[in-house]
Amino acid sequence: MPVTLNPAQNEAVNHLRGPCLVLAGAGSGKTRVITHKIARLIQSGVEPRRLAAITFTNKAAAEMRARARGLIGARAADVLICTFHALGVRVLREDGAELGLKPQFSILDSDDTLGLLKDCGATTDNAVARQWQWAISGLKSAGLNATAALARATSAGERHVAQIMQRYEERLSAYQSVDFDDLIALPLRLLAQHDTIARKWQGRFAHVLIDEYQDTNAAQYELLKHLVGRATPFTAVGDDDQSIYGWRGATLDNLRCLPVDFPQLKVIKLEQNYRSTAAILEAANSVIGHNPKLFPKRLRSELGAGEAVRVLACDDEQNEAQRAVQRMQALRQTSGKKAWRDFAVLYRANHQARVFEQALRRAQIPYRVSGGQSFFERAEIKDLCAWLRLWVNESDDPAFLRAIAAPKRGIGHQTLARLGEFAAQSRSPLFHALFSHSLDAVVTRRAADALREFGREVTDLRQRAGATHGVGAARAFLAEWLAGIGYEQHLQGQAEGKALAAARWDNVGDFCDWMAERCGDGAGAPTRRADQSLLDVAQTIALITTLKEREADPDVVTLSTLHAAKGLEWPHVILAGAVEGLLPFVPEGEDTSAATDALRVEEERRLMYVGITRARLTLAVSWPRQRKKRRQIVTTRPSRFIAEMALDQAATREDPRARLQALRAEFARRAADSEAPASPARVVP
DNA sequence: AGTTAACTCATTTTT
DNA sequence: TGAGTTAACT
Repeated sequence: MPVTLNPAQNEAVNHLRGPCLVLAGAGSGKTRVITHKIARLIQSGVEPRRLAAITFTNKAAAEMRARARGLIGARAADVLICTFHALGVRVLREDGAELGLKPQFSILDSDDTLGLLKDCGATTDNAVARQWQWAISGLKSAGLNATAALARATSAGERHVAQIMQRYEERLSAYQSVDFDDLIALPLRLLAQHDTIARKWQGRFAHVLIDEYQDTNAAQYELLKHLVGRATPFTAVGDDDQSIYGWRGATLDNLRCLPVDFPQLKVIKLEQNYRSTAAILEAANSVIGHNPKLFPKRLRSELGAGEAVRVLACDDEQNEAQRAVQRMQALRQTSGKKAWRDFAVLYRANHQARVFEQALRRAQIPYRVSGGQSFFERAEIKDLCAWLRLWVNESDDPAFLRAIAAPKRGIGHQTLARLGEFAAQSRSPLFHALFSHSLDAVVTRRAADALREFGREVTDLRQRAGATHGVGAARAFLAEWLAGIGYEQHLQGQAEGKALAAARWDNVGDFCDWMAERCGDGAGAPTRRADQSLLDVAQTIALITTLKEREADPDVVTLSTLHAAKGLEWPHVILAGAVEGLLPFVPEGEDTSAATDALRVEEERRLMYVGITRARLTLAVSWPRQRKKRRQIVTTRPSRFIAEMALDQAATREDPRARLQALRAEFARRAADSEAPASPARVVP
């Protein structure tokens, strides 16, 4: 990337006054434009605290913050750089009272809400509850609440979902809790219905920047519009060709609407790519050229032609993995550099990773599979979070139920069911019901004592947590708490094996360290976190998904889904499993109307485009001639996207050179295996 | 209450 | 193929 901005980037950075849409092709330096624009705005006299940069993920926000700091130093700390949802939390903490929401409301994650939905719909079936969850999330992201959904329902099924949604909303509000979608939907309602609040927020920001604009859903767009009002200039940065989240509500309509809703909109295209060779961009351009164009773009390279894109036709999935391994080994030999982190294997669906994992393990190549369970989704961490949530918010019944069972304290389902009934009758939270004198009438003496004991414990801990400041004190407090409730013994008693219990306990340790650090040093250092109490920290945990990387990225091959690969890049990419049915993906139960089908394929094509544009120097697209589907082996057809790459015929045909290369690689590998320092197996064509 | 045995069913995932 | 969950035991 050059030191100076190119003309298009410059134009985007310097368009300060009005609404601006930056169509940033893959690898065209979009984060650079956003950070430079922040710097430019500050230079032009805007106070840092009056700038907001909104992203979709914590990771993107963290990267943006780091880059901004690199550019403008300490002033970056005053710029609001956060996710859409974190912004929603701010709005609700400040103005949620208007909706009956106390500032200490809880944020429920999808596990919690799934349980809640099972309650509301009286089912134990996960799949059914998940469908409701999906449907309700869709309604909320479209900007509808239960009442609106009910009014709009046209079938019995839709009415049913709307009714469950109604109950669900009532429960959430009784718990003083919100779900993730509420973090958009409720602020939107606030700004849309309360003029004074809307004006307050509109006055707060002098410029709003939005990253990955193509990923916004209807509710987010509405929220954005209310946030900027008529006067606040904004910069939306995105790429219609990289819109791959339609299935979770993102809509390109938001891009189509923008020039209509904001007639003075300045549209700037970034087409200069700084990442990939011309050969790779050629393939990318030709694939995406098969989609109808919203804003036509054509990426240009400045890195020279580069190696031709390879197509590997493989016997089956095992062979595909094997050849991927051989290719990586061969490339590593010839490139002279010895970094496994230069390689990525990308695929459509998670389960495809397995074959590659096996092959890599056999070849003793280190790898990492992207995704998987995040730290904060682990049972032990969620247990502890439940306690924290309960300290913050007494009305949080889901947290109450989880905390009271972690560890187990001889309170069974019976007791909890009775307590629940009792609480429901008096319309009070479980935690309050605990202290009622009439409790003894509904549960046994023993149970009542155990419940009250739990209540005392929580009350006591909450008070002490609120008074705990500083890293050292927080750490000591957390350790004492865990010892007090006997959490380590609880883990060991779970009969999952000693090693697992130890691993879980390690996680608990990490979690405590992390919490303690966030409490600041208590010495009044001028960092933002210095004056947070443990309870302050506890409130936002649900939004945090990743712990700071423990070790700086180790030297490993990446296995990743195409979705998870967005925004990343590698020198060498292998795009695997390019067969019809998988990429483009065709779901099993085929209720295929031609129209939705076409839209689906367009999104799959964008996914292919995202995959291709992750590669910097070399790209191979592989496909197995047969694959296992369900239990039988089926012959496949190569993905239509392979033909659409419009490669040189030589690359597409089963190419003797490819075979030869595989043989050479195999030879090189064996040589490397057998003798340690054997002459550095140079492979010459 | 806790553990095993059978059974089902398979995109993509962030907050 | 395997994971994850339910149902039926002990």
